[in-house]
Amino acid sequence: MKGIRRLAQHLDISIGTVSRALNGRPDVNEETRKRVMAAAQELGYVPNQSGRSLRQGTTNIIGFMIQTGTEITGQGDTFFMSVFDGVQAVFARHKLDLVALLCSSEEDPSDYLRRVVARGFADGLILSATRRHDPRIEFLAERNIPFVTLGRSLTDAGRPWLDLDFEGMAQTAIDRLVARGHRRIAVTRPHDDVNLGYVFVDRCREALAAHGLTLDEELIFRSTPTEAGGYQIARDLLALEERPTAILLVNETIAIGFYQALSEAGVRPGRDIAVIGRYSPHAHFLSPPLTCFRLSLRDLGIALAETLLSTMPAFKHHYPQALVNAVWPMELVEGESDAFG
Amino acid sequence: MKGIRRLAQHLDISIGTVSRALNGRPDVNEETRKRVMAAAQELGYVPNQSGRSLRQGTTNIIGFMIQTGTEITGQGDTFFMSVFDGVQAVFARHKLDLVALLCSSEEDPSDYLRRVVARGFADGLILSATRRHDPRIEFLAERNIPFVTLGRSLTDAGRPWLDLDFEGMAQTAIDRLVARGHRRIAVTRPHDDVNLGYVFVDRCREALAAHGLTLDEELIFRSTPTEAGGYQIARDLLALEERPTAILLVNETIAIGFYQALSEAGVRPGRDIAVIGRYSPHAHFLSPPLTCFRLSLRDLGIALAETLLSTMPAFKHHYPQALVNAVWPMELVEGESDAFG
DNA sequence: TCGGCGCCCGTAAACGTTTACGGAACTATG
DNA sequence: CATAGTTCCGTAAACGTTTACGGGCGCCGA
Repeated sequence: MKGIRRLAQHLDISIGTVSRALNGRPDVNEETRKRVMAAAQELGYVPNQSGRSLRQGTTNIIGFMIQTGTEITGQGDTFFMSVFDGVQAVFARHKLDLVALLCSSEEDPSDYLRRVVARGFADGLILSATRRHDPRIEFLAERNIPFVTLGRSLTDAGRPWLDLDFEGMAQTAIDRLVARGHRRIAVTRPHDDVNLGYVFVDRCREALAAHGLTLDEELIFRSTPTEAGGYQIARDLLALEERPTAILLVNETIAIGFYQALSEAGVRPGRDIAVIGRYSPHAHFLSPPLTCFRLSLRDLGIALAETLLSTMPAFKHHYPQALVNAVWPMELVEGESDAFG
Repeated sequence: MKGIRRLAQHLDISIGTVSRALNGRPDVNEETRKRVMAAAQELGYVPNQSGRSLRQGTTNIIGFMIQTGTEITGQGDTFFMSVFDGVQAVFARHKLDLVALLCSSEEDPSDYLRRVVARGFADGLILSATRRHDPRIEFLAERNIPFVTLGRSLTDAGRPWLDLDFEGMAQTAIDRLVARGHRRIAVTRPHDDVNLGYVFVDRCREALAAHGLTLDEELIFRSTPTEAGGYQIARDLLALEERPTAILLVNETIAIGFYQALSEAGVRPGRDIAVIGRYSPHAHFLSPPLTCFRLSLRDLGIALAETLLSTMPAFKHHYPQALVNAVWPMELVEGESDAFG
């Protein structure tokens, strides 16, 4: 005898009552509920997930899908850990569990979703590493599986998404650099599969145009979002006939490699070239400290969770005011890498 | 009509046959199997996870438990991503799915396990951030849930575990430094909750003793495994009356902060002090490049997966020779940070 | 006394699978 | 032709829950 039946037998009451007691139903005597709770504790009873979700059609599990192995987003080393923490802070209030769904680099993300989600694994999804054309969105939408994406795509019209405010970053950074006299400004852009690239570069162009400046095509640097990529960017930049006087690094991870290549060439950020990047835990520990855009990843996680729940009927009423399509602001942290002259 | 029943109705055969066909049972006509497969594909049928695992008592899911928010091990996103990739490479062959079980920093890890695992969520577990005294081990052992831990603890006697070869690292590094003339060598150690700290420092002490040297207590530095922690270590080190001529950094993340504090004081690794650390993607991009111990995280993941499967009856015969208690070797990557004089 | 009502509880169906069992149709063997 | 064996398929039970339904019991007011 196992499970709830064992508990019922032990208490000499019916399994129905046990279930009701455990689930906080009103139609059970307060006295019996106490006894049931105590016995459950004593026997270490935990309801079987499969049985419960088979009956209820719900799992109380939310999946955060991330892709292992690949390097396309260029998020720093603590990025996901921090976001997870924020998401969980919200989910804990609703007895929801967060698990990370790990899609192998060897498997197509859409196939993965089909396998693992269509079989009723999670009640809702958070998608990261959103691609410019992302078939996962359509897949989930037509199946009515609640989801929210971290990152914009071209196919997310009407779907809930959150993203970092890369336009704000572009605008602020460009304005700041131009105000300090820079006229020739370089930018980096991530992989073409990521919509962010277009959004960011376009906004940089606009911001420059507002000052009567143009974005030289040779000043748009692509690379893998890794330390080595940053190194390569600096090498390419230094090799230019006409060097820029400033650069905007859109990824977190590339700053170290970028700094190193400059250092080898005797070029110093903040003196010979202005550098603005993205915050990461080591941004302050570079020489000179990196001027960068920072955001609270935990708060971003909280917002993601609330956005997701606001699309789920069972939780909707708790989050009527949640953001559905929004960019998450970043603040500028002053370092010394963009001092100049 | 939903699920397998719908498929059966559509094909006008019984659900039993459909199930057998999909699961590759021998007692089904090859012709019918083709039809079933085709129809499943066409209708986008995917077996319901709950129904299947309720019946089978197995989920085909392996959980990799990690703790979010907290900073105790100093392992970041890229560490786990790489390990995951290796684990998945093995699991893919057995139609097992890997998910990361995210334990919030606000919840006790043991409580978390009780909640999420005792309810039959996963067939097996990989535990990370193993503590010196880790009640999770006993919990899983007495429930006969297959598991393997990444990291040793005091309570894992007879349990399967894998760990990095910190003894080998200590031995190699100490021997190397002593051979180069160092007599006063500092080491770092992680949080006391992590067994690694004892293992590593003890071995350092032994290795030094073999050369007739002792490990001065004031040369054992503790800190959080973060950039800021590394910074603090360097400050403390520099403030000593009698500075060491070499230091061994046992965590990955602290090197940057350590370098920065040295730099601010005009002390250069490889010239004024020898530094040996752990590999991370930015180790080569420090100035000077860090001499460090590296390992293949993907291979470590593969070994973890094989070790776990070798303890699971259903897969045991595939991995008769798997490591059960083993340390994973690290290789020394020559940088310039331990050149001296 | 009797009907109605509220409180609490037991019964049993249902969720979507897998699989043991049995049987029908066919083949091979003597 | 009888029998045994093989191949394939349908039936139904079982996995562990939740929950709709109905009923027993005590209480209250008429």
